[in-house]
Amino acid sequence: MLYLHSNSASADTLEAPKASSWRSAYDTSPRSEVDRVYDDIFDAVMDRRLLPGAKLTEATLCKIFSCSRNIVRMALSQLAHDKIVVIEPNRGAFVWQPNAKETRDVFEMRRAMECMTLDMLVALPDIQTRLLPLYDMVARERKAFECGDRISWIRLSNAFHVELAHLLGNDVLIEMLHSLCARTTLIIAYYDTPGQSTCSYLEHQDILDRIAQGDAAGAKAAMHHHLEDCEHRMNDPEKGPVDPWLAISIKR
Amino acid sequence: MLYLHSNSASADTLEAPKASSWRSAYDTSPRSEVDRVYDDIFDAVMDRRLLPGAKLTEATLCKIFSCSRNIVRMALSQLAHDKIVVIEPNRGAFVWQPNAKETRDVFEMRRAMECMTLDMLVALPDIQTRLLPLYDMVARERKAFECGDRISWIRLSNAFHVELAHLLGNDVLIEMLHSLCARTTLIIAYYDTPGQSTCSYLEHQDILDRIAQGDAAGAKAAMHHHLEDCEHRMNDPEKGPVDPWLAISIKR
DNA sequence: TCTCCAATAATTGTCAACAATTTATGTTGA
DNA sequence: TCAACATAAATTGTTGACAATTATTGGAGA
Repeated sequence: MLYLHSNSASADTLEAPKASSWRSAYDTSPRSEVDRVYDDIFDAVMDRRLLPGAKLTEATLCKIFSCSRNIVRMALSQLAHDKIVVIEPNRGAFVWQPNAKETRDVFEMRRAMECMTLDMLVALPDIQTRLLPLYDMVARERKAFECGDRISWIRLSNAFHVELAHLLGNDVLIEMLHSLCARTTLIIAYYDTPGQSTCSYLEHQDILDRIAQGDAAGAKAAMHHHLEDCEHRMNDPEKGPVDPWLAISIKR
Repeated sequence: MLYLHSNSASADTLEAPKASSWRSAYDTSPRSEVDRVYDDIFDAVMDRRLLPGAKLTEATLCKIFSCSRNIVRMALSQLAHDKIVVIEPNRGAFVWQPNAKETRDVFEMRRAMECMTLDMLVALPDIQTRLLPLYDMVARERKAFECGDRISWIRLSNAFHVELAHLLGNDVLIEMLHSLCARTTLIIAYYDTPGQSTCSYLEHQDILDRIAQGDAAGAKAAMHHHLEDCEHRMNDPEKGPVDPWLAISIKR
């Protein structure tokens, strides 16, 4: 039985934001049943409770969420639109298994867009003040890493990048980076060698420092390196996932 | 009665690509019923047969597409995910009415991302050759404009920007620009003064020339100006749509 | 022992019906 | 004449059932 519900997880002790809770705090629109299912599956994928290639059988999800198949199908089709799952007609929904090309494209866009973001950030007048919450976030990220709280660490690590976009206040950019970070998490879950996690909070801190100093070029170089490092840590996506079980057993 | 089906329109004489037909030609995945409804509504919005604020009643769409409400709801929820329509709980789906903030955000991102694209384009080795289809596209755009074929003109005008991204071969970028262009079309439909259409194909041609010459700065300046011009042509989004009927009668 | 094929089981695609909510209409009273 | 309220109509949210497709199982024949 899949363990999907995340409310009871001990991962929230550090108050790491869920991956799905990135929307504006002012968004007062009521969350529908579909949104609930969408968010829970999304979080499960981000937290790696659901791994790439996993089959998402509608009937199973109905039981988990105590709802009808229609709700599940709606949520799945939206997840497919966001490239979190892939729907194969008449075969069902599977957690996205990024291939080499997709991996390259996502990382290339992350580098391009995040460097672009940095350029816009250093141009802000009161950037130093606005950076303070980010420093706090990095501190929590470090704490999560040291505690071995992997789920909180992943969440905070992603949130860092989205939060940088938040400082610019452009909702379109925020959404784009959110989507890119989510897909990156999936890529890492599929390709990265487990255990070999570098402590990215140091690099995050470095990037913040350079922004605060108004050093656009330095910040961009650091970000570029940070992301390139992450991409290269993938074990040659051409050869498929590291963990052979991912390729064999999950997708039935 | 809404006139939605676009197959019979005379707009296709110039072979302008439909707004929804931007996907890779290699995408062989079978289009489902939901995709058909999604694409047709999408095209109707892009062609301005459906204007911002229009109520999309599920039962009406069922009759138009001869399908069940389930299909329609699925398509609408995906259109909502792409910010083409807005779903108000228990009230229904409406074609998106962009506000001033959203308009600003979309244009800001278009400027940033398209300039970024140009930077990457001039770095390509064989850019001159690859630009040829684009020149052809601009020629057709000019023809459509001179014929007064507004629908083809809008389609080709958008396709130009997406096609530039296509040259880079990054599917993530392509999708982002497609989404941004679609939203821009909606913004223009809502705010722009009709009749006051500048002949953008000249500016498109100019941008191509500068890329071909390897003049990144010049191309970016032209693109920046092109988009800023377009944004400023909006009649002060703070004051709502130009055509008062849009604000009053459509949204019931 | 292996491949091919048929029968069965499981899963997805589609639809129509019912419940909940919102919108429109008509009436009353000041 | 207008606002407030009650009633009726229209629309959306949700569910379960049936048809179509795919996956699995088991057995026959080489």
